[in-house]
Amino acid sequence: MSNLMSAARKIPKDRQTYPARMERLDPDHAADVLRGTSRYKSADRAIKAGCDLFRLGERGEAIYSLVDGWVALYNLLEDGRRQILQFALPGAVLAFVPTRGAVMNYSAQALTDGVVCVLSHEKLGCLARENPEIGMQLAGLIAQDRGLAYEHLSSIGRHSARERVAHLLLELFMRSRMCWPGHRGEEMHLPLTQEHIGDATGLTGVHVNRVLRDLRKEGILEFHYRRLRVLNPDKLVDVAGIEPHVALQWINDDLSDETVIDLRKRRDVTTPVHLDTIRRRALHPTSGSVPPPRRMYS
Amino acid sequence: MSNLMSAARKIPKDRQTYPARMERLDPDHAADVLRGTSRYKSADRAIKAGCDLFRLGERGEAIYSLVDGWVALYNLLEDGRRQILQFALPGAVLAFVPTRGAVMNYSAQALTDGVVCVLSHEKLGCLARENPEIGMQLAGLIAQDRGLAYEHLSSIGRHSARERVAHLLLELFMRSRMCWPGHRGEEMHLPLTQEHIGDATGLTGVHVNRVLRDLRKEGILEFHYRRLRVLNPDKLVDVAGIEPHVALQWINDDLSDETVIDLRKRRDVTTPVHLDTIRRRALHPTSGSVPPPRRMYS
DNA sequence: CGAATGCTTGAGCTTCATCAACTTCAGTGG
DNA sequence: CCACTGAAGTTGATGAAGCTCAAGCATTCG
Repeated sequence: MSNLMSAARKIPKDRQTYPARMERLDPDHAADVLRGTSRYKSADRAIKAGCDLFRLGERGEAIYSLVDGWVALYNLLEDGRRQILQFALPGAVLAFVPTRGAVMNYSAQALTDGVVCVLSHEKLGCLARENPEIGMQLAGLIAQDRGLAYEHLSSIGRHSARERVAHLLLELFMRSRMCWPGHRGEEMHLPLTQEHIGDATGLTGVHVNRVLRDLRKEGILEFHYRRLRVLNPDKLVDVAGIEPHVALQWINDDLSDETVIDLRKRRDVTTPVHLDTIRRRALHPTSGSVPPPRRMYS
Repeated sequence: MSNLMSAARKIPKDRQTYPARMERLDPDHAADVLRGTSRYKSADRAIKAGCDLFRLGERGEAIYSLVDGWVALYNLLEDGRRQILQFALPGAVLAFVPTRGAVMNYSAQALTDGVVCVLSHEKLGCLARENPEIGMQLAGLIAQDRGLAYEHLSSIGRHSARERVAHLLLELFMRSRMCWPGHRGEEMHLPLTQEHIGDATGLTGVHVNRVLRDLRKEGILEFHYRRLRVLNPDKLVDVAGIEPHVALQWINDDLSDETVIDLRKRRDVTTPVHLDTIRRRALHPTSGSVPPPRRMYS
């Protein structure tokens, strides 16, 4: 797999074809710099599944670069209800606060065992002085988070339970594939309970269960005890009601790793899940006809 | 009013008491730098109510610093439904994309006439080279947006219609007061329709209307044709089910303008809306007893 | 193997959406 | 100043989507 990757990275023509590609790597590069630099300046810290990495109300004294594992950012209400705000995958930067000394306004819990590397604000300051572009790259990373949050807002605010669950699972499937390019099967490990899915989509675990039953009966996917199998990705895209721009975003992300090679030249080998549906729709949205908006905006 | 402000700014003791205060100004400072610098490098651009500032799918070639007016960031679904992601007030930075050349994945519409100043990516690059700290400050601004988005996620995902509407109106009330410190009455201009409120809270305009009727009947607030009157802020805080940390965030924001003086020394004069309820609860949360969480987190 | 956690299903109920008719308000031009 | 017009607000009736409670089953892990 790694020879494929390096092969892809050696071809400058691809970078010409997809100009966003090099630049897209900037935020990742930022994560690399944070990780790499702190690797000899700070200690990596192992985290155990179920433990809180930090909690709402604590002062943000350091940022964490997630090296390995899944982490959920969440918010607990007084009555015990929970809203999951984001699932963080390796490469994510956690616990960045808008201003030094501000308190965190959400908590973070490890869903699996994992590793973070810790970078205190002092060291972050030094690092930023040494290579000044890191501030802007960090801004890019956070803007990505904001984009995901906006996407989830649209999902929770304006979609049915069916669409929300399909959307979330598709998103996690795609993001995890980007994160671990080695895993290309229809099946993946998704370290969530149905309750997690409910807390992320604004539903109850019970209702998530019913939605999943329906999706299973229709042969679209199976989710059972932390294993997700996507049986019919095209149909899943349909059900999720993916917006063209969201798809485009995912595809661009996808184009910037070796998948572009994988799909073009070796489509037959290890890619049972075709991205073609998403790609086609994103580039030729809605088969040509755009329905008129519901309202006139004065 | 401005003499009050400068009086507040001259007292170093206050800065000792609230250490977050100076630092909190950093993001605002960033906005000032963007605005000030571009004021002589780029032209300010007037925007008219109802016009789109930019649309989903366009390439983000420049960022905008909102100088005056209200702007709504929103997302339109294929079937015409709309989700409002954020209400932007003066000082906000709009259209920042994670990577150069990326497309916007939401749209922005002016709710009132206003002014933005435009800063192309090239000029942003120059500016960032001249004063490197601006990248980190921009990151802070965007992290604030992300925080608001997370708050809205919790609201839409886990609160009743009543709570959502109360929460949104309270948030807008507080933010607009921070933005225009001169306005201290119970009444304010809120350039929204009930449909806007619905689109921001994931409800229908019709249902928002019913919620507003109830709140009016209970003497909590009135919202009618773009005028909001908060009659009973304490009760509104109750209904909104504000989390202590959210309140704390708002208070800290509030402490960094002259309100701290206003409330401490001149409580009786021009402050019909008391922040005491919020402050008390934030500092002594839930009268001392924290209800146990619903679940054990394995 | 047993306990704990997570999943599954049903019945009844609440909240909010939908549809439709009607009223109020703000801005426009006579 | 008034009448007109279109946008926004108001209200009722009806139904569907999703929640709650409750009981039982499956899976994992120690």
